[in-house]
Amino acid sequence: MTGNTLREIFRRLSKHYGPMNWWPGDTPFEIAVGAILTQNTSWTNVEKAIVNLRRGRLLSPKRIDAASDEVLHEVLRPSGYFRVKSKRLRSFCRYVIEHHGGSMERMAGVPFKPLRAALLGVHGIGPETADDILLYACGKPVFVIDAYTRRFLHRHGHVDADVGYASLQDLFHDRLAVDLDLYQEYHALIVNLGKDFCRPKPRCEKCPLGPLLKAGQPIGVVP
DNA sequence: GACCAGGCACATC
DNA sequence: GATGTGCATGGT
Repeated sequence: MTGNTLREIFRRLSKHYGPMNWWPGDTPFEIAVGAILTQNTSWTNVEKAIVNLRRGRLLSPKRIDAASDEVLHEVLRPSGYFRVKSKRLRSFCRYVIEHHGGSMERMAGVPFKPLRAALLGVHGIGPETADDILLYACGKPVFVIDAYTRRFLHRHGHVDADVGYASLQDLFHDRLAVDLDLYQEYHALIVNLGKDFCRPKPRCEKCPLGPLLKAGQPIGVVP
């Protein structure tokens, strides 16, 4: 797959959806919380937990770390996996407190490579969650790979269904300019594409990539 | 009433 | 290194 193909996909999705101005969240910390809570979970459920956190005035690393397990479980219950996510959220908050004085802004000042490595060392933060935080909360230009990215590229014959995270990410990094705004917009567009058209049961008829990209056919090189 | 959702850690082979 | 499993709620 060429860079031209990737840029043409971006143009088509941009034309269809318009500017995304993602991620849904008011502050860098709220964005990071959302990234952890949305693991294998629909965003509608995540929103309810974030509303609970806001109502409980818990939207800061120190507040969450100070909260009891009981409180966190109840607040996070609507987002599912509430025991797992309480632990993961607390681990992230402790990391921000211990290494960055509780400040997301200070954390964002750390250079990309060591920061990504550090985030991957936090319990509950894997490649996708780390990159979500880096891209949308810290303003680092890194391309986020998710289930939708893998699925839509596989459907169009560009990659294997089980392509690894790093190799798929390299594919984008190698073919696109390093551009924070482009990476933020592109991933947001892919999520919308996924939600609307690229579910396990595909709805390719009205897909914005449809005229060129029919199911099972690779996109052509654009003139 | 299945099936699914913007993963990850951990056990086992 | 590859593969399998638990985690939990709410929407379709």
